[in-house]
Formats: sequence, C-alpha cells, structure tokens
Amino acid sequence: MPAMPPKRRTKARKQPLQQRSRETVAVILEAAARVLEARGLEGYNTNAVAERGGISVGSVYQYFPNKDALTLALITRFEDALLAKVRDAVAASEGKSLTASLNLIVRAQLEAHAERAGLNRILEAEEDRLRPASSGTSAAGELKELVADLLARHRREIARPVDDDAVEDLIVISRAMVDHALQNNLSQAAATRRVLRAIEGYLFGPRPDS
Amino acid sequence: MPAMPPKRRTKARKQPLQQRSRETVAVILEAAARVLEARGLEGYNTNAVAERGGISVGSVYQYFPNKDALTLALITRFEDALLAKVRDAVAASEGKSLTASLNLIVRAQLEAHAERAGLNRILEAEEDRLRPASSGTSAAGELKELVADLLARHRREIARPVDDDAVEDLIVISRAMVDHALQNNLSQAAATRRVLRAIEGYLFGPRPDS
Amino acid sequence: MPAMPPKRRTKARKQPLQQRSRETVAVILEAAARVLEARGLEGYNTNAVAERGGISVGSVYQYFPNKDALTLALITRFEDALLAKVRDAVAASEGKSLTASLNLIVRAQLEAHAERAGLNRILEAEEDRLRPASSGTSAAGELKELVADLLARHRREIARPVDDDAVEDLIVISRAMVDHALQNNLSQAAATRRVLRAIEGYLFGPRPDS
Amino acid sequence: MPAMPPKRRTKARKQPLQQRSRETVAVILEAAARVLEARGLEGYNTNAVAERGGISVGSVYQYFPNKDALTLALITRFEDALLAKVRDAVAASEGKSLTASLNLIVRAQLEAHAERAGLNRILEAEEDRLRPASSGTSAAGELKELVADLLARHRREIARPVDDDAVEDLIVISRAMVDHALQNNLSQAAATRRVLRAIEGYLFGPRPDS
DNA sequence: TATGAATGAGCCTTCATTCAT
DNA sequence: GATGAATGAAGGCTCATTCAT
Repeated sequence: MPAMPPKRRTKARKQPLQQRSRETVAVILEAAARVLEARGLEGYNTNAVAERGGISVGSVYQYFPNKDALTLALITRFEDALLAKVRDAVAASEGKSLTASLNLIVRAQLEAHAERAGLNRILEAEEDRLRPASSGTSAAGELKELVADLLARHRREIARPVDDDAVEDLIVISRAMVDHALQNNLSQAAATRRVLRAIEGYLFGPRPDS
Repeated sequence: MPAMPPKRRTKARKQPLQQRSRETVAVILEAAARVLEARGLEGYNTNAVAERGGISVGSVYQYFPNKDALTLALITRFEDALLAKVRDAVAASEGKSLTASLNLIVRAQLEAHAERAGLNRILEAEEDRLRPASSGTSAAGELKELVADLLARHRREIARPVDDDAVEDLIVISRAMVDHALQNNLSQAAATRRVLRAIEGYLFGPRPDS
Repeated sequence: MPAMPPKRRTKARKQPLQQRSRETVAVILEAAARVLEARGLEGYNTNAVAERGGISVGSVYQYFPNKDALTLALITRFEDALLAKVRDAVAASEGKSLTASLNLIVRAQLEAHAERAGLNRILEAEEDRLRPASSGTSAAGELKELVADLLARHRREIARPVDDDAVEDLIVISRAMVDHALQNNLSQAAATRRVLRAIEGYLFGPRPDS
Repeated sequence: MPAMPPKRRTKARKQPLQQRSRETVAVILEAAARVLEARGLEGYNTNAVAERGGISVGSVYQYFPNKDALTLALITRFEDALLAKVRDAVAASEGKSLTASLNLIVRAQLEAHAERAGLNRILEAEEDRLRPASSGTSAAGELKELVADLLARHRREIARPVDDDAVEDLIVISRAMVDHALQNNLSQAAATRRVLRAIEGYLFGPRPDS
C-alpha cells in the first residue's frame, strides 16, 4: 500500500475577496487550463502557467499553496460546471418521461465533457491522484442526490429497487460510457445513444435474481 | 490540442533471448511493481527500482529504453495476466449458461484486479497517459474477441443485436464497475453481484427503440 | 577574503518624530521579536512580521529600508535594554564593595539575557553577520566606560593593571559565560556563581608575568 | 520558543567507500569552504558549490542530503582539525609545567581558528542554527576530556576544585577569547597573552567564597 | 501615509539518463 | 553485460521589495 505523502495545504491560501484578486484567480485558472490543454501534464508547471497568464509565479502562489492545489481548483471548476449543467437538465426534465429526462441529462454530461475534452480527461486522471482516496466531494454528493431524486420520481417505471447502490452504479456507468465515447470521438448522436442504452439497460433490465 | 511530444522509443531495447536476461527483466518488473506499490507514482523512479531489484540503474536501461517503457511493460504484464484469467474463465464456461459464464468471467476480472489492487489502479491511470490515444493493444483485441465469441454463442438469449459496439460497451461497463468496486473495498460477493447486475441489465434490458 | 556586498542603507529611513509613527515602529519591532521567537530565523520574514503586527508590509518598509535594518533595530533595542540594566546596577553599587558591585552587574546581565532568552540568542548570532566587522556601537562604547569606571574606582583591590584590554576581556568573558549559562538553562544562582567566579578569577588572579 | 523545524536527514546520504567517491566528497567540501570564504553565507548555495568544485549539483546531493548537511560536514571537519591540534598540543605538553602546557594548547587553538578565520567564524555561527540545541558532539566530549585530564595532572597547582563545571567554563572562556582575538586581528603574541591571562586568572584566582 | 497585490530573481532539490570503467 | 557515479535540465517555491491605488 502506497505510503501517504506528508500532508500539505491544498486549500486556497487566501480568499479572493477583492475584485482584483478574483480576477487574478480567474486568470490563473484559465492559464492553467490552457497550459494543460496545449502541453499536457508533461508541460504543465507553475512557471508556464504564470507566463501564459501574463503574471508572475509569485501571484500563483499567492492564491494557491502549491501546484496540486491549483490543479484541484481546476478539477473543482470542472465539476461545478458539470454539476450546473446536470442540475439544469434535471430542472428542465420536470414532467417529462424518464427516458426523455435521461436523454437530457446524458446530453448535459456529454456537453460538459466535450467542451474541453482534452483538458477534462487530464483532470479526471489527476483527480485520482489528488483526492485522498474517495473523499466524497460535495459535488459528487449533489450529483447523487439529483440522480436519486429523479429516479425516485419515476420509481414505478424502474425494474429494480432504487437504492444508493443503484444510483452509484448508474453514475459510474454513465461516466465510463461518456469518457469512452469522447475518447473515441463518437458523434453526439452516437454517443448519446450508446450511453443511454447502457443506462436504460441497467434501469429497465430484468430484476436481478440473487 | 496537445502538441505531440517528440517520439521516443518505448519498445523493449532488446529481446531477452537469453535465460539470464529474461530473469533480469522479471526482476526489474517486479521491483518496479513493488516500488509503485510501496511509494506510489510519487516515489516511483528508476533509481529506486534498481535499488529495490538489487541491480544497477544501468541494467534497467539495458532492457528498457526509458522509464515509460518500463511502466508500459508493467501494464502489459498486468493485461496479460488479466487476459489469461479471462481466457481460462471463458474456457471453463463451455456449455454453461450465459449467466453462469458471465459470473465466471466477472470473478476472473475481479480477481485479476484485486490481486494487487493498489498497483493495478496506478497502472490503469498511467495507461491513459502512455498509450497514444486508443492505440488498440493486442490484449485489448483478444479480450474483445473472447467476449464477442461468448456473446455469439448465446445470441438467442440476448435482447439486443450483438455487434462490436455492444462488446465494447460491455467491456467498458464491467471495467468501470470492477474499478469502482475495488476502490470502495466491496466484498467479493457484493462486487460480483453489482458488476453482474450492470452487465445483465445491458444484455437483457429492453431492446433499444432507435 | 569575502567580497564586500554592495552597500545598503541600514539606518532607519525616517526619524519617527510623530507620536503615531513612534507607535508603529514599536509595533513593528515587537512583531518582529515575536516572529523570531515563535518561528526562529527560519520563519522570520517581513511579510510574517507585518501580519503579526497587524499592519501591511508596506508600512514596515516605510520605517525600515530593508529587513536587515529591522533586525539591527531589534539588536539595538536589546542592547539598549541591557545597557540600561547595567547602568542601573552600576549606579546602585555606589559605595559597595567590588565583589558586591560585580554581583549586581552580573545579575543585571543575566536578567537582560534571560528575559527573552531565545530571541536574544538569535539576535546575538545575527549581530555578527550584520555588523561590518567590529564596528563599535555606541552601546558597546558606553558599556566599556561603565565597566572601566567601576574598575577604576576599585583599582587598588585589583591584581592587574586596569587597561582597555582588561575591560574588553572582562566583557568578553562575562558575555560568553552568560550565554553559556542561559544555553544550558542554569539556575539564576548557579549562573551567577559561575559567571562571577570567572570574572573574579580574571581580576584577582595572579599578576601576569609578561 | 522557536518551533523545531521538521526533522531532516542530516547524515551523509552514502558512505564514500570507493576511492572516486572519497575524492568527490573532498572536492565538494573544499568547494563549499571556498564559496563560503569568497562570498559569505549570502552567496553560499549548492549550485555555486558545484560550480566551484567543477562538478554538478547532482553530485553534491549524491553525498549530502541537503545543504545543511553539507554545512554540518564542514563544521565537523573544522572541529576535527581543531581537536587534532589540541590533542597534539596536550601530547606535546607531557612533563611540562601547567603554564607551559596551557600555552601550547592556546596556541593550538589560535592556529586552528586563524587558519581560515573567515570561514571558521561563519561555521561557528551556523553551528548554533544547525545543532539541535546543545547536542553534545563527540568532538566536544573529547575536548572536555583532554582538558580535564590535563587539569587533573596539575591538580595541586590549581586554586579551585577541578570539576566538570570548571572544565566547561575554561573551554567557554578560551573559545570566547580566541574568537575575540581573531575578530580584532590581534597578533599571535598579543592574542596568546590575553587568552592565557584569562585562563590563568580563572585557574589560579582566589578560591570562590560562596 | 497605508495597503497588499504583484513581482521575479534565485535557490534547493530531483531524477531520467549516460558512459567510463 | 554490469556498474553506479556523474550529469544537468528542469521545476517547485520563497520572500524581499516595489508601487499603483
């Protein structure tokens, strides 16, 4: 079992309360994103980020205690964006059929991932390394809730008991399918179809015997 | 779009034809595995590997042109082991029902991953970075074939057309579910049940309309 | 021979004539002292000092041209305090025997050093680095005078000629002994005894032959 | 009280058993010494040391885990040299009078310090910072023993009880006097005279009353 | 005057890789 | 083939100092 590296601060070093600060933080994040996109994890370093952002390294460290914290902030930004899209999709699916709702949600996910596919893939890979082993994010929590609520609303149409495990599995499956679709450059349509097929299989498939 | 890094040899520098050589390669691989397990990606470096293996760095470079090639060899070793287990499971499922066959295969997968869970997770994460974007491995190819054959044999019990996409999706889903199960330290039993549920949902679920 | 670093201002940038200014300077000095005590030379930096003092870095630079000047001010503050204590001791020893007088002075020194032992040790170490090689401070000068006067008053009881060298040596010896005593956490009583023993040995010892 | 900085390895990273290695270590130490002499603590950094030694930084870190360890090695080197000189002086003073013996020892000390006065002063200053607060070195221990033995041999000529405290005080006093002498560029003769005066005062002075 | 965000030179340290032995 | 000392590019990070507001 890998030894846990010595704890390091990974929270923001200073809350960007001032206007100027908030802008700088935004600049840093965007610069980091661009470096990651342009040069990959390989060429991603704080000096490059600073240069790209037209600021100094010192400024990066004014707001992020270390490189990992910066990456983590990027991950959070992505998660928040994803979550927002899903939230909207869920809201928009009020009154719609389960299939239609799922369709909306899957599209939302695909969009969120597709927007900056290269970047997001890298971030997802880094997440594993940076999160202390399944430390539930609030974002992850809310996603579960959203899905759970949707499923609950359509309980009767679903062939299996809708418990926490089901919600989790559904998220795992759709995330994997979405990633796979993007990796293979599937068209929006094909991607949606395949992801949906997987999800609906899970939901409407035969009630498990065991 | 990420700039392609300058091409580097990532194939083994020489085929270990001699007995002695083959042993050394094995030593190196095992040392690398152990370093990865003990210290994580963080503490994984060629000097540490050499030390752990009781050999010199120079020897590592005798058999692997660079660090990535070594990691890749480790990944291949894992994939081969997995494939072997799956192959056996498929062989053993001759004449059995589809459900029983899947059960065997899923167990095989779980076993392969569980054996050195920590190590394998790291390797899977590295795979993304090291494979030039979906460059089909022969191992991946054979896995597809195995699954395709099994499904073909039970075609009539399956609710959807058994095409390449279906095979791919099935692999994606089960891999994701297996990873997730291991990550959450599910028991063998629970893991098997949930992975199977997902797979069977996909196979026996309602025929897609579109 | 060490190259002389480029000359830098190390004097206070402006005389704190105004009441407010004087207060700010005091705040800065005390903040610096506390940082030094709490985090050592390692964690002693102008930003930390400003934060500790509840002011901005800019303000620190308003009153001190650079970090060294601040440290030097701290050293001076300590020296002044020491000198004041010694001056009082000398005044109080009017009419007393030499031994009694020395006792008072040694106690004064010990007190001054003990008050903030950790801080003062650091400052003494920094003094070496910051003073351009034995540039006599006025404080050092006055100390010499005080000691010289005391010795002159008791000339007849002393076994050796009381010249400048003797005064200097006496100061060197007692300073070293006091430092050593504090470093080893000797009790007031033990410390006083040993320091006095050293001093009296020097004064009352055999007249040097050469 | 200053917080103790996180423990770091300060022992040699690798024992220089091979001939080549031993040479490299010597090169590094001498380079470090020269950098310290030429540019002071200010310009003392591992890159400069490597450059000065005509080797690469990597080599420095092959033998010293960090900069402080290197400095510490330099300190030890100095202490060992000093000790060797004192040991010789003690040996040479066999059968001589106490005064003559002290004379030899003081000269030895002065020589050791004078040899590279600038360097040694810096090292002494760093010692405080680098040694975990009065962690008795073996060198310090042996010095005490040497002095104690000498004094014991001449017990009858000494005016005070020769206990551990006396030995310690004597060492403190002579070290302070030697440092002071070098700092003021006293001539060998003057320095010796003054240091001896201080020591003899301590030894032959009046028996303390208290 | 005060503020504190921004700067950026510079230092420590790591580690993949080489190559003389 | 093996060895392991040596290399040195590269990158994370700090902190004294400045200056626009």
